[in-house]
Amino acid sequence: MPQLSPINGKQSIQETEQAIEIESIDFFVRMMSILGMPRSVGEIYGLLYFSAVPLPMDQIVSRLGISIGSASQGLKTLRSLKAVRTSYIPGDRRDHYLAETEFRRLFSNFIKEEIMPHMESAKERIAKMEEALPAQDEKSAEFYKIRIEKLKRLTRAGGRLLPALAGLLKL
Amino acid sequence: MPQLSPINGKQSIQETEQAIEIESIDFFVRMMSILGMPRSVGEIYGLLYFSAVPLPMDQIVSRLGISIGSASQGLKTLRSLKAVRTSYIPGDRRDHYLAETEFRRLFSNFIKEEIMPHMESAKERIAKMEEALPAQDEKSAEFYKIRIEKLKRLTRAGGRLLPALAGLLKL
DNA sequence: TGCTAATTTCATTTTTTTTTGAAAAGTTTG
DNA sequence: CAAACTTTTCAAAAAAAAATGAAATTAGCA
Repeated sequence: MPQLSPINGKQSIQETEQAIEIESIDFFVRMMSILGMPRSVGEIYGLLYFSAVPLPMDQIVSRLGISIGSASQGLKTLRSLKAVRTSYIPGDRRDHYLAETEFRRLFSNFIKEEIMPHMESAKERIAKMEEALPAQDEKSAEFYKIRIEKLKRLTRAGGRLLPALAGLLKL
Repeated sequence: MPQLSPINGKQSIQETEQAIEIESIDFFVRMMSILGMPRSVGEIYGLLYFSAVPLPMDQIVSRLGISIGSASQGLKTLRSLKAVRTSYIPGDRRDHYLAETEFRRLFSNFIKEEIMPHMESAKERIAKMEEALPAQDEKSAEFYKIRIEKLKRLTRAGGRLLPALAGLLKL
């Protein structure tokens, strides 16, 4: 029977690292999935978050057991959110990846990149609703006007609150 | 050639209603999808949002061209978020649905029902990370401690900010 | 209570999203 | 500049999510 841990009951450093890594991946997979990101993106970030050294893509692939394609695409997504950055390791031609751990900045990037564009197109859609309203005030249009006004207030408020949100995150 | 609109160029009320309805459905389908809700949920809410009268499920089904099952499930979701409520119409045994249009309350419900439970399980996962740390402070664990502390601050801040968020929405 | 309409449930099908794997493209270095 | 290595791209496969439709359940009415 193989001796899996030291006899004194203490866990080895490797066991500690592995346990934390598993929890970290789990943690970020779930967090990212709330934000609509695919599993692989959460896995990669979760791995890098607790890595003391920058990891090259092939390490990410082998440690997570995901495909090269997934890793490449996941890293592309994370780069675009500035959730990871590359660090140059002399004498190694591979890119090495490092997790950006300032959550306030990450969150701010996410809102700017992923949410705000939707707000813009929402405004366009509301404009179309207004175009559809009859030019002269007919009393039957009153109900529609009120509801449209509500939507305008919502998008206006959202457009102001969302970009300010990260700043409210007191870490 | 059929006369589709009055000769004076004005659109009929029906045309106005239809145009707004289409935009509304489009609007809410996209909004809901940001929040991770299925298409049908957005469609139903978008239809009800601009309906002056409460609609029974079979009207929702026929107007949206979705299945009875989808409508039932979508309404269940919307009910659980308190995004719709039923209104009693005398002499009609069907439930009639009405959109809740107070976005601040809707948003607050969404955060409480859909987001906060994840925050709870996130905290549990962080606790597991701490358990995995060696009991005595080994210097190699310092890095892990710092990262775990960051996660704790994140979830703590999120747990406070998220429930307060709806209140910050100045409509 | 029994009949009928309304709604829910859920196994199956369809659609959408994500992952894979292999070929193509791009890079570095000897 | 060519060989080896690294990364990206993308068509196809796999997985996940959502919609369907029909049976089961529930509820209202006579």
